[in-house]
Amino acid sequence: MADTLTGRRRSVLQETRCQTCSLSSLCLPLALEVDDMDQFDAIIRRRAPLKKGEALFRQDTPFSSVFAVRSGSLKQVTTEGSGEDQLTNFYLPSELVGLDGIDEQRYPGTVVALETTTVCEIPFDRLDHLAESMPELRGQLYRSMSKELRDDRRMMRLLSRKTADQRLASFFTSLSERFRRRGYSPYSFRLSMARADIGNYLGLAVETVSRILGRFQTQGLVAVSGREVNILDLPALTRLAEEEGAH
Amino acid sequence: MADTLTGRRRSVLQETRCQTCSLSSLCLPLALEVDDMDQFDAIIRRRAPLKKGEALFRQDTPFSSVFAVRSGSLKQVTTEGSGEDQLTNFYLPSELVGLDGIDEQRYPGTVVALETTTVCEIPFDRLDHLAESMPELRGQLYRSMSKELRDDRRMMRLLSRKTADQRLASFFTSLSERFRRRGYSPYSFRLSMARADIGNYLGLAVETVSRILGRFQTQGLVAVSGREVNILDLPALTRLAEEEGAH
DNA sequence: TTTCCTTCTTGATCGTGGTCATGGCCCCAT
DNA sequence: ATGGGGCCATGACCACGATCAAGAAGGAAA
Repeated sequence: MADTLTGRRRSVLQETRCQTCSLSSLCLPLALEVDDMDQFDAIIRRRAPLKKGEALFRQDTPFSSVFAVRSGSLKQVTTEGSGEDQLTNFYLPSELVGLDGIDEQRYPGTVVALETTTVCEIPFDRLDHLAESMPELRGQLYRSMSKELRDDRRMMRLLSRKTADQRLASFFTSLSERFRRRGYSPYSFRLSMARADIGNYLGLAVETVSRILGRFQTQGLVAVSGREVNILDLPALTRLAEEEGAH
Repeated sequence: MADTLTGRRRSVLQETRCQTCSLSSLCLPLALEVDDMDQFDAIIRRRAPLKKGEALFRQDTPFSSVFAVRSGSLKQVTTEGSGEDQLTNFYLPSELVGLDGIDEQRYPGTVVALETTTVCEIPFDRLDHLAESMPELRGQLYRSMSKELRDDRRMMRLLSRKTADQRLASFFTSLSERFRRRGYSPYSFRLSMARADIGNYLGLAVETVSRILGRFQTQGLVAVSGREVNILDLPALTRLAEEEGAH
């Protein structure tokens, strides 16, 4: 009894329930009724915040859970054979991490916090069990995976058809849009990742990222100071990002 | 009654039941018991074969079904804004087409047959309904999507880190492996796609594809004649495909 | 503070692969 | 058989972005 009370008090203090979470309109349980959300809530495991640089999980370790980002941000990095790392994704609050591990029951990449980050752990077998009786949850799970597929295709287009300038422009407009949807300013934000991460993600050398950032600055598209970004001309940036091909 | 008989006779003649399908060990219902497979079978819609160049569905049309390839092959092409097309995938028998349309309820690309091709249409709402009571089917659906996510990540790595030679080598080894899994020769096969398709898919100009194919030939890695391919040194090709970076 | 190390910027040079241009080939229709 | 058109191969040239190199700025710990 004492335990239960302590448990409840702690969870309220940490605002760890889905119903009070500010991300609930974007996150997995978005379509659930109150009762269902309570059930969903009950399978979530809270975790101590990850410090910058800490790994949420490592490549090739057994898959057991997916994770919803609650605050902070992460990057997913895959190492293959003798080759160097490939950064395949950045994750922001409300996004689901680990879905690509279901198939082989191992995580295909290491996921690392870019800053202090908290996540909700969702054991996959229990999630699937709930999904059996909650069509809305099932639908939301399909949609999350489907959306990630679409985003991947967009990334392939970027990598195979866009110039370096267009890649950077796409990167900024995409980030801007993601911040907007989460209620933050779409014009002013702080990058949690290093230039090297951006380059790796976009298929560019760090030097190229630096150079183009400089050029964007002189063109009055953005104002960058370290990791602080101000988008000055979003329409122009969007145009640049969307016009494809070499010229 | 007459209708039922006719229906049953037709389906037997066309070998259109999952239980008699040679792909059943690779396809969606792979984990199902006999009874479940019959239920699954009942929601499948058979389709007249697509002729070369015909579209299975077009970009931005409403999503309603996913499709399992029964024979032949297809390509998925996305057109965006003013830009040119981007070929995002080739589909071979047993593979599932259309999963990236769930999220927005519209197909994000046009899918076109590369040769005479037959598919099984699986209405998604009925599939989901079945999945509710068949955990194995649900699992297989997750796995299909998860696998596609992993393949996409591999493609991103190819596009952002590999040289033209390594891309072509990867393309051949991947095709070879896919044929092998389907019971065909991994060494000798016919490409159903044009050079231009390969180039578009791999992020290379057609001319580059031609040139490198020529080089592979003189290096004794493959023998290519038109669309007929003979892989002569698979180990070397695999090594080339896997060693990443510029050198 | 000072130090040390990581991160970022800027410059110079070079190479891969894109672009443009031409010609051959294969397949199909008439 | 004879064009015609898509598909493919090869050559010449050039540009984008990688690589190499050096130095400046930022940030954490003593």
